[in-house]
Amino acid sequence: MELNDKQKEIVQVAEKLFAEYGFDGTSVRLIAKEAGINIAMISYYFGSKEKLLEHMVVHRMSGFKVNLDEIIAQDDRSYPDRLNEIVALYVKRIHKNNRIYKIVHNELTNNARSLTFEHYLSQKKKNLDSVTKFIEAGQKAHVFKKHIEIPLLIPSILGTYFHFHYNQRFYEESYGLNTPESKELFIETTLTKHIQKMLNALITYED
Amino acid sequence: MELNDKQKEIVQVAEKLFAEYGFDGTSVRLIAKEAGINIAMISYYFGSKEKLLEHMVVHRMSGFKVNLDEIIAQDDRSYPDRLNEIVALYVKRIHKNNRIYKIVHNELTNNARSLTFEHYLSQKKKNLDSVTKFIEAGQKAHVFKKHIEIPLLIPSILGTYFHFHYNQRFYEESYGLNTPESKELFIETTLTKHIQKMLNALITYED
DNA sequence: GTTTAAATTAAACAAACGTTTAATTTTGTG
DNA sequence: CACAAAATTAAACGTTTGTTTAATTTAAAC
Repeated sequence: MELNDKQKEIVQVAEKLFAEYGFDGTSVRLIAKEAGINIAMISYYFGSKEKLLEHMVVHRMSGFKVNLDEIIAQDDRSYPDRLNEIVALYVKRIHKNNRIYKIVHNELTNNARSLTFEHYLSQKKKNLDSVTKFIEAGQKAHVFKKHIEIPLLIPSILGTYFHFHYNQRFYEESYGLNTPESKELFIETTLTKHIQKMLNALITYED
Repeated sequence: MELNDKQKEIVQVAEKLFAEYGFDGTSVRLIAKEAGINIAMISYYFGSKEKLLEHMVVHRMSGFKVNLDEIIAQDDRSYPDRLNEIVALYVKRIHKNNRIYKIVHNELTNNARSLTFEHYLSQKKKNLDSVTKFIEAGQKAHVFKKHIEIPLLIPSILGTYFHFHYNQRFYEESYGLNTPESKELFIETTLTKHIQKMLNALITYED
């Protein structure tokens, strides 16, 4: 299903509102108003409010292939070096798309609607496979240590970001992140470096 | 405001439903049905659905003081040893209360309602202060390294858990966690150990 | 310029929502 | 038992919800 400009505008507005007010907290009238269209257009184009959500999730997830393999393939670079870039890429990616991620997190744990998350889950599986291969290669090269819980590495990367994100009221005050710019900078530098350091320590450190 | 047994039942049922369906996705009729009471009782006891939420958040947060100081004070134990217990305590605590945490995460980032989170935020501040003192003491004792982003330690602990929790569909399949028991065991052992190892590595490892 | 299809609109729809009402039942007190 | 307060109920309230209708406007094709 290809979208014209007006349809794209609706999806974009809806994503913003679903993230800010929740799916059930967002009325089609508000979506229509913000998108500058008539209420009936949502049903006309997408069938229903719920199908709009489904369409949004499926299509936004299709673009979620993090290009890990490109980084991993650069075997002239050290393993820690490549790991750092993978972390930076992940953080950048989820930060840029944090609204759709929030919606997905909500829908994944929502009993009311049963959307299909095949795209999301299979993409997650592929990314995990890539990471696993990379870590195992690093282990064979005796750069990374054994006994690493590889499937939990990504939760530690993304989880750190999201806990910061969901509790931003707290951390904005703690760190004095008063402007959007200072917050962006913090995520790009301090937060990213913290995660990089943590993962490097974990898979390099022998206990 | 002290609650009688029936009021407690309402709050308990509502917490479960708000976590599963979201606040806006949960009708007062469903709460009443599940709690085995008449719809009117919710307004009668709490004033409104939103005030029920507010009451829930405030009162559940009051019990959120993680007893870090007791652990920290045991200076006959090594720093890494105490750190491990702090991590285990945090994981156990948030796992036990993951429903109210989910609600809080949602409300903290919800534009529609403006609840007060003073209790939650001040408790978080206190916990951060305790952790900070502990880490700094460990640094003075030359057990922990310098240049640790202390306020981001808790996001890494809780975030790892919550990303696992929000994506449990994915990780249940990955790890074959088919029964509730195996999932409980996984969180208590594998997940907790992963976070412990990660934090230990981070604050012990010199890069 | 005419015809056909697509897009857009205002209005109406039934259903569900949170809350309130007024009547009734239960409980506690003297 | 008599009385007052609290608890509980079914019903109704006015809004808001997502969706559909039918009429109208716009765009495209020939």
